Amino acid sequence: MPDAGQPQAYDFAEAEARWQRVWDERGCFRVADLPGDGKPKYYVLEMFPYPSGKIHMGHVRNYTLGDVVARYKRARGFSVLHPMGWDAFGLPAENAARERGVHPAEWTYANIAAMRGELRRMGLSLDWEREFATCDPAYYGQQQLLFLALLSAGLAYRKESFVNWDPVDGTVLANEQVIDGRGWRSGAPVEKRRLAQWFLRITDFAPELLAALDSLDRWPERVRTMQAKWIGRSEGARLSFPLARPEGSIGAIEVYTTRPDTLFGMSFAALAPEHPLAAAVALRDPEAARFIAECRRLGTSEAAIETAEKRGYDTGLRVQHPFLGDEEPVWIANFVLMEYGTGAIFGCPAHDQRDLEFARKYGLPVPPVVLPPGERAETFTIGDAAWLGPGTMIHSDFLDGLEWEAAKRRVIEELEARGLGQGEVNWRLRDWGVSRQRYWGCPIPVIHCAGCGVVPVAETELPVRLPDDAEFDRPGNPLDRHPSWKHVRCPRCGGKAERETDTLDTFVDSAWYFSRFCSPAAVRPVDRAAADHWLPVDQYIGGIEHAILHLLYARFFTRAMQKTGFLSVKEPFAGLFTQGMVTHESYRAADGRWLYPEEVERQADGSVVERQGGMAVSVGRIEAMSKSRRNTVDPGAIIARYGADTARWFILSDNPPDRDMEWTEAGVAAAHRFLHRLQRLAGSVADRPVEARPPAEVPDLFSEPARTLRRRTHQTIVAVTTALEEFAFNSAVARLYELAGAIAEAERRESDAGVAAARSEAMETLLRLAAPVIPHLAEELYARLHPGTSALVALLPWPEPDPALIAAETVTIAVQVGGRLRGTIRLPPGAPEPEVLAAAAAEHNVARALAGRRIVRHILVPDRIVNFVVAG
RNA sequence: GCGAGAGUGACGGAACCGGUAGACGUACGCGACUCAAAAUCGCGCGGCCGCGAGGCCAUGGGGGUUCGAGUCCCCCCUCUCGCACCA
Repeated sequence: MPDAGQPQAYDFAEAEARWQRVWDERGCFRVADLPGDGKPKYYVLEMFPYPSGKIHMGHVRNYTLGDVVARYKRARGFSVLHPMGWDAFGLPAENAARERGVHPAEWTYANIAAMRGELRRMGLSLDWEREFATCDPAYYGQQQLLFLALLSAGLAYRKESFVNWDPVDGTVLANEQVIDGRGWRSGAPVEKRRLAQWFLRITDFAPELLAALDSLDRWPERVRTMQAKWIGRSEGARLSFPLARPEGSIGAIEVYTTRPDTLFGMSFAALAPEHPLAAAVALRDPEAARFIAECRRLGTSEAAIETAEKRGYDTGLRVQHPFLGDEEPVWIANFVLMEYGTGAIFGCPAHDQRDLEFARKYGLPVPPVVLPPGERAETFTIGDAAWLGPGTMIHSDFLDGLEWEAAKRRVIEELEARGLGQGEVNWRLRDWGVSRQRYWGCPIPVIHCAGCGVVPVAETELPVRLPDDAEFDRPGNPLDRHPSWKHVRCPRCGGKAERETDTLDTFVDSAWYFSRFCSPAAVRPVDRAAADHWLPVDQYIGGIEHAILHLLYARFFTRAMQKTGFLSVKEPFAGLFTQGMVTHESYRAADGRWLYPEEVERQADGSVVERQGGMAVSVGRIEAMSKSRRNTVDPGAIIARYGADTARWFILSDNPPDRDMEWTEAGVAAAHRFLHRLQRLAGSVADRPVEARPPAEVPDLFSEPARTLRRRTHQTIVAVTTALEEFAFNSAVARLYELAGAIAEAERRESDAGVAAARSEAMETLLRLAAPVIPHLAEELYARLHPGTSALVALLPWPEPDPALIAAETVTIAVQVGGRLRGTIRLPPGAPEPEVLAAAAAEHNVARALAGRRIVRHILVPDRIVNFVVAG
């Protein structure tokens, strides 16, 4: 144990619990819905956790980051809202019910109780009085009210779309439950099945969701880029290809393309397997039907469809080229998506990589029509790579000689003039399907009546509660087969009717919880005044994996709530920070078993063996902690062994928070050692009381070591403040290590009264700067420095730097000759140019490098660098 | 497959706006303390050459711009995240 030999080491378990109690009793972190304290507001929020039962290191990282921000902003004089709750609906609870016979509610609330305890032991400065879980009827009832508001605003509607269907279990599968095209439990090949489902009209907001990204200047650039690409505005053309012979009632294929300029390079047309024309062909062509059935087995995941081998089926149909009248074959292709554009494309293999691979596979022609700069039309051919860049049009009739961009405009004009098509803006974003055929989610509050159609449940009847007595003994939706729950009277005609048995996607739950936190007890979804006060969230923190879906849905839902009169803001998150994953080495025994880190031991020679039995263990790669690889470290065990402050310090100290971090035993031990060092330092400072505060206005009265320490103290305030503002927490930690080293060094050099005063100032400053990271130890040591005080570091203002103490007495200037470093000189800051040049040229190694050479010119960056450019 | 990022000593990383690459921490080595070990404290620590002064090489690889490139531009490699029903 690292704390062996530390007899009077403080008992962190006792002390951490004690300070947590003090903060709690004094209500340090509670705020009112409408504070009225005149302070500026600051809303810090970390993505709320799914209650799996135990916190993991990702949570520790996420909530430590948020807590540092919350404590720092409080010290800067803000009234800080920092709430916590539970994203409590979802699949795992239902799986637990099926596997272990525990009711999802019982399982979920037990998990919440366990995780709440773990989070409390982390010492987070949360307002726990705002806690709720999305599975509380009080929460999901309000969500049902929001759904009804969207419904009456025309933002919710029903349409048919595809789900993954397990034909053996008779159940709908999530994408993650489809493994290699088969159901995870039954092993049966999945099928796409068409189902009527609820959708939210996110596409109505596509233009503004895209445009407003520019205003989110405190979001990571890459998240904004990803969202912009996801929304995917494209300009192109919609055009119609007449069929040479109509197929039943279908006489033409509608196609959307972003490359109308390549129309003369067409060598085929391709349909999505779900396209109506494909279905029509399948009716008379068993081969086509078989091909379509095979495509259905790919499931609904776009990644699965796009990574699958590109395959097609030639329907034998022909379409006419709109300008040339040539006939081109119509294929059904597994990579054409029904959800994007019109579900049909024209293939131009020379200028689209996917089309090229398809054409090569099936021996279709590849005529180039865009000539890259520097190529000659007579010799240019396409090899393995399609040409996607700019160029001049060739082999393209009336487009010949035009640049590609001009050709796009020209061909659209021509299509419009001849009534064959038109220019069109298209969006990649699709409407948000929110229906889930599952029990553990928010019931959709509508009733289906044979006579009246879809009838909303009256607001006074909300919440529509989940029945407690559902059965989980077989697959499928327990709500749908519940004996009585869905059978109701139609609110409109009083006749027999059925409740909607689908529940809402859990992304809906997390699309507005941050608004609910402003007034968690309100009888409406939000109290308008409280929401107006606190929103938007000033700093939102969570994993990069949510960069697109959750964040985009929350942005949309906030706009939808604004439009339906619940909120004033349109953008929910003014600032966003995305953290990296927590990783660890993985260990595998000779027989292939994965081993937990606590099951292995590192030998003196660096090899790793199993604790039980001493068998050799192979050390695998460092990767994201996961249960299947068993490379997890339990935060609960770490906190019990080292304390919350150690865990918090280490998780911030090692690397920048937006990158992946590796959890190592050595790193935790080092963090723990440093906290012991702080105690020894504080003890030695406390043992030597200071008569008076150091008079800042007369720094000359201090000895040089005292002046140096004071300068470093005040430089540290500036550096740590800047680092915290920039989320460079690892750099803040490095500056605190340095200040601790400087305190120890000052005493070694000189122990006069000035140094004692400077040390006292430095130590207290260090504690207050470190307090957001290690709040318990900061309180403990602050109390030791100020015996009898009732002040809490948690409530103290942030230290103020004194600019007069910061200025350096000398600067080091690098001297280069011909761009290579040859020496350094030390001068007072702001020395005049001739003096700097003279000193630089006189430096012995510089003088040697200059000998026999002519100085052509020099470059001088004040107080930083001199570069003599030489000839010869 | 498509979209978005990342890559710096043995390891995690630092480096404001293009201006001394390697702060701080870990590991390692040496020393002090100790009967001894641990803990603690001090010193050293990118590679190669050199007795030394010092020199050369070096920020995933290759090219370029510049007085000067980890930082800017082009090409390539590897890893990570997302792909709409995991949360």
